[in-house]
Amino acid sequence: MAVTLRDVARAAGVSPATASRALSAPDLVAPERRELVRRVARELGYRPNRAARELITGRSGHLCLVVPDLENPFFSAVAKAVQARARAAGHAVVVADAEEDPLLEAELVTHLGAQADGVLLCSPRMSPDDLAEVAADDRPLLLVNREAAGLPSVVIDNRDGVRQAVRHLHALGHRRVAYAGGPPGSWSDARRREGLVGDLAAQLPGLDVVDLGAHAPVFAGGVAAADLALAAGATAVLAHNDLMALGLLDRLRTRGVRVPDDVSVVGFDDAPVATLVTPALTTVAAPLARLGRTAVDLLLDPPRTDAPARVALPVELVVRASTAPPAAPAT
Amino acid sequence: MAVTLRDVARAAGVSPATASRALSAPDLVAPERRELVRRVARELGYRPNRAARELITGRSGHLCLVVPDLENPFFSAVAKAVQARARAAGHAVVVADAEEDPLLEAELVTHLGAQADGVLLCSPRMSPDDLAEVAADDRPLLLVNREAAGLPSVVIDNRDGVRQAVRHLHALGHRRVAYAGGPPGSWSDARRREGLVGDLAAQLPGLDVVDLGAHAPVFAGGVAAADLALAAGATAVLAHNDLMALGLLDRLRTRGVRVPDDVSVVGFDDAPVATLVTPALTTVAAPLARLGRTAVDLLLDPPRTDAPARVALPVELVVRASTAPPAAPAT
DNA sequence: CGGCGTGCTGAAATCGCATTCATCGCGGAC
DNA sequence: GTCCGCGATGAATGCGATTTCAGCACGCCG
Repeated sequence: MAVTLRDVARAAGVSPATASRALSAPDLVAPERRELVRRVARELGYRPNRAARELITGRSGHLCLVVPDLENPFFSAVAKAVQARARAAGHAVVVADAEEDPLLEAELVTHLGAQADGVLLCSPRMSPDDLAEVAADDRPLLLVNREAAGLPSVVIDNRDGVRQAVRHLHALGHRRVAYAGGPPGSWSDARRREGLVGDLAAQLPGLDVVDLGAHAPVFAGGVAAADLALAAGATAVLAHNDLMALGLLDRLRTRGVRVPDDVSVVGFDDAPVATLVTPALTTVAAPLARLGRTAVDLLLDPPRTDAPARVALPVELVVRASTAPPAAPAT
Repeated sequence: MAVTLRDVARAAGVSPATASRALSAPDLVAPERRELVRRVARELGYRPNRAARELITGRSGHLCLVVPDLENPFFSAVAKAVQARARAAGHAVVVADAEEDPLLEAELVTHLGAQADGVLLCSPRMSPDDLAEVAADDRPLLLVNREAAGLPSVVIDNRDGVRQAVRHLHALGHRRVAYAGGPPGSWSDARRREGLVGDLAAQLPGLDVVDLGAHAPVFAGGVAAADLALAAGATAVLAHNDLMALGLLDRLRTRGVRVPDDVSVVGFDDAPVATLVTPALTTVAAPLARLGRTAVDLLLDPPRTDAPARVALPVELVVRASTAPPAAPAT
């Protein structure tokens, strides 16, 4: 069987209590004894039993990460970073795929989260009410890529992202820019739309933003949006995410429209795939790894303020080959 | 605090022993009492403490999945399926990213795997010796996408995959086909190379297979291989995986070579990205989801044979737009 | 010299649950 | 009528660690 703390204690000629202290509260035990115990433990290959420790301390050493779709490059990037940071902090990560289902999402949080030290809830699809419900558990909960009243969160600066993209297009000479939106109800899509209105139009003379409506945030959604963009006479299209931008690229090519010569396309997220296509995608790069790391840090030791922490990470436009001045520049 | 089994027992007016049995060994307790306990448990929102249960049963309800890179679409697809199947079987999944590092891989297996009910080791980078070492733990271990002596495994039929691809190219009229290999030491790459030699050449008259050597299994590796393929005068290139195929596509386009008109390209894996590019990639589709599901099933209840189980899953060529007859057909 | 704080140590309790063992009541067999 | 067996139940034990609590020796102060 596995070697237990009692074995170590016996081999070292001390009581289990002392052995325990030597390993997890070193300054409570006399130096030479402490070193003896540690050496014996190492030699015996002692490995503390997580379950036993959890039972008494109440901490499992597990974090729970819930994402809508593990296969989506956005979430796998976040998951990778979360996993790495958690490991550095001595935590394992239990990851759960909610399959884009709000109900399953809620169940996963309550079931899996119940016996974890904290829950990272990524882009939750569930309603604010359900969110409040699952957050009622005493387990620490942190929202990633979404904000909600009373809950700590880490997001990216969506508004600034679209602004950077639109400024870039305007600077290139585009005057009629289309936005291919994400799914209805998406929190991040709502934020991005906010960036399109307001003072932006005032700052950019002659700019005309046309809304292409809501689409599934996948390749097919981009395909559908492409036709709308052409019909609207836009010379540039900003997509809700990179997958949609890829769909735009594909459909435009099929219809004989050259990118970027005839129409410019901008994505969002800077998923790895953005560099794998031709033309390489100009896109708003979200700091996905940093998002994951920050989330873990914030969950593991939250700031000691009374209001829940809200962090927004900066984004940065990455200009590649899918944007260029329009064929017939305005002015 | 959380509601414990004692609370349920007290509320139901029975002993903790009976309460325990009513929930986890229902036929040992009288029907009306059993239903009473279960109802009370439900009303109180009782949720068994995993740590306490693990401490006594030795089973944690956790599976451990170790992959080289979570961001690689191959592994995120497997991870998604593993997670889904494990949940259906009442298990949570602890996922660990080994960052392509054999040492870290070994450490993760021993550390994380020690307190899991089993370990799924995906495409392990570590040496056969280290593999045997970590497998020496009594925890069930199952290899995914690699075989090793004495260990159970689930793989895809790599040899048949390249054979299907080559037959396809030969049928189109290609006679000079290049193989852009994966990293040296890759188990799956070795299997794929096996498919290229042997009786295949005998069956396909006039076929000439040229080996482009080893490459990093990423976009850049494909770029490098593209120039080699052109220099070798191949009219078709089979890539070790889809990422490399995308690199080939990109480089060929850059050099003014049209795909599939001038050169055909075939990928491997059928990663989601294969359909997102232009031309859509002809590729050998590996049943990634099935791979993950089978792995979980085999780990959770292994066949009662003495030899460790070895399963090979069939693959299927998916013909898309990146392959066509060569410009100047042989014969 | 007595008393008290201090620094270490060990015995024992505890966490929540599963499980063994003993008990009890009851019906059927002899 | 007695005894055996069986089904149902509760008391008690233990899983492996942490953590109180008490005890012990020692040194210092009064």
